[in-house]
Amino acid sequence: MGNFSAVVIDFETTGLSPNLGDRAIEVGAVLVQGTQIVDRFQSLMNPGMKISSFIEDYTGITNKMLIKAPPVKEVMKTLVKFIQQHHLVAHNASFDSKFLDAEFSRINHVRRNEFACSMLSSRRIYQDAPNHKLETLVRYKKLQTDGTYHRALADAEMTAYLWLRMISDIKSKYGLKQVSFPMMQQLCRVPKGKLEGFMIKFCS
DNA sequence: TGCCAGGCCCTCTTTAGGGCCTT
Repeated sequence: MGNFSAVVIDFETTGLSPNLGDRAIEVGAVLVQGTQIVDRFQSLMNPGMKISSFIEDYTGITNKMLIKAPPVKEVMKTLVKFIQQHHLVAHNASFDSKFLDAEFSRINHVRRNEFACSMLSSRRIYQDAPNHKLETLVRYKKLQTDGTYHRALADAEMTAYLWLRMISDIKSKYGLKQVSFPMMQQLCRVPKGKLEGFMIKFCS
């Protein structure tokens, strides 16, 4: 009751910067409704270039796997249909949003969906965590995981469970009946020292 | 030409520097 839907998304890529020619090689996305994951999408993508041994080691995705994968553009067309008009969530959203926008621009699609960032939210909600890497937060909050990291669908699922846990923790800590997407989005920008005041504004 | 990520956020700050996060 009072829960919004959102698509939680994660990319594996050839590197850190689409501006320097990096491309997406895998996308994972899950649709969250209420307190559950209700749909999933995952695909490898052939970026038309070789990936480095660093990326092969980091992700477990190999050049051999990508040769057989559909081209990025083809997968992006399917992704557009999956995310529809839903709000978007990612862990360090500035990273995933820039790759999403770069790959969408190659199919002449403009994203209108708003993003929220689970990393920025977690820095405010879980100030006592050892750090705010996804892997650390999954252990810190004992979230559901099969132990796979740095693969798109696994990371998207863990980010979704983190997202749902943050909403649940905010509700119980501040006595809120519901938490909206705009509130979570604004939370990403609240100075840490002003968190209490921000929450009080949303009470009752 | 030759460089090469970039936004957030803290602090020994704002005429800046550096760690955190993502691959």
